[in-house]
Amino acid sequence: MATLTHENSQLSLSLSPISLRKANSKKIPNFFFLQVNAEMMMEEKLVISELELGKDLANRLMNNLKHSSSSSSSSSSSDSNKTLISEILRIYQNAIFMLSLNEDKNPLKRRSPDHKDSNFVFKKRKTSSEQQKTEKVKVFVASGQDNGSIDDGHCWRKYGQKEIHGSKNPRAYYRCTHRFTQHCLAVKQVQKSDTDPSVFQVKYVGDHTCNNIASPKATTINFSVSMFGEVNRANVTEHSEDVKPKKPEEVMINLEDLENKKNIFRTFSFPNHEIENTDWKSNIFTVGELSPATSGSRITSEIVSAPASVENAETADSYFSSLENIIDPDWLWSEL
DNA sequence: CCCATTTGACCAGA
DNA sequence: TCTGGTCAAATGGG
Repeated sequence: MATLTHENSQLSLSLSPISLRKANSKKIPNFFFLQVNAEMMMEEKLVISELELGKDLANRLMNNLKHSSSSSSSSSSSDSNKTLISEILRIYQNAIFMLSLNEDKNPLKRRSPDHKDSNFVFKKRKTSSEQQKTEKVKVFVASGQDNGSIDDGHCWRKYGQKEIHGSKNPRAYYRCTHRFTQHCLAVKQVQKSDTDPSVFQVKYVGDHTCNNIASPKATTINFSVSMFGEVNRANVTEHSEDVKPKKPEEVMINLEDLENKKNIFRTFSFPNHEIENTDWKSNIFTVGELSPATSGSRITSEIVSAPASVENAETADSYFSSLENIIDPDWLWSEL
């Protein structure tokens, strides 16, 4: 278990393996994904603390700039400034996102249906049978690719894609590969955010009943960074015997120890590929406590390595740029 | 040739 | 009638 500390916030990160279905697939994106805990509520205090942190960082940046103007600027101070700028930008991004979620949740503040940001939220009519199913919503921060073929340790088969009214991006429908062989009824829907092309929203409906058990081989290749205390089934590394060779391209981030850290709703980012090698990241991540299956250097290399084939240029800049937040499926899926 | 993806058609709920 | 979810034939890649 790795622990990261940032300012007055602390997140525990557990690292466990996950798989990629296709090692040679050019469609698999490099991405973080942040598991969304459906029960987590957005609170204004979080936004305020987020903004206060941003203010503090801005002050530090100002001090840095004062020093650099009075003395010869070194590359390290330049990197430090870049880091601060990136952190500030990320904080604003998080704050805006939090506010947008709160706005969606508050019926009194509900947007008009044609509000652009409302596209970010899946809208769906719920049927009685669906309401009985398990629904889990995740937000992914993906990079490089735009097809949303996000891997979560399960084998999925795409069975449909639909243009969604009011959304720029289509929604893809996946079902478990073992649907017919093992009668596994798990289904997921993936939709790219309209507002942030690096973000994929993924909805899981139904639990896997297939015999998807993690293979030891997989544990040496992939990992996840857990930031959630509530272990989501889809988040647990599970591999069937037919899991295909994997590529270490994915880092999964969940909140660990949710109850204890409910008030610590911090996301983090690797703001820019050019400055990913700076010290701030190593300050945030204590990678020395990774699970035996993975190594800290492995994690670092995964984080640092940019996708070799970035097909979607618009997502390249946002590579690891943010980790999105918590969504309550009850409001997320409700009609706006 | 096999299998996953694509995509238009169809169906059901609101 | 509109919209979202699923089906299934067509297509393409390995």
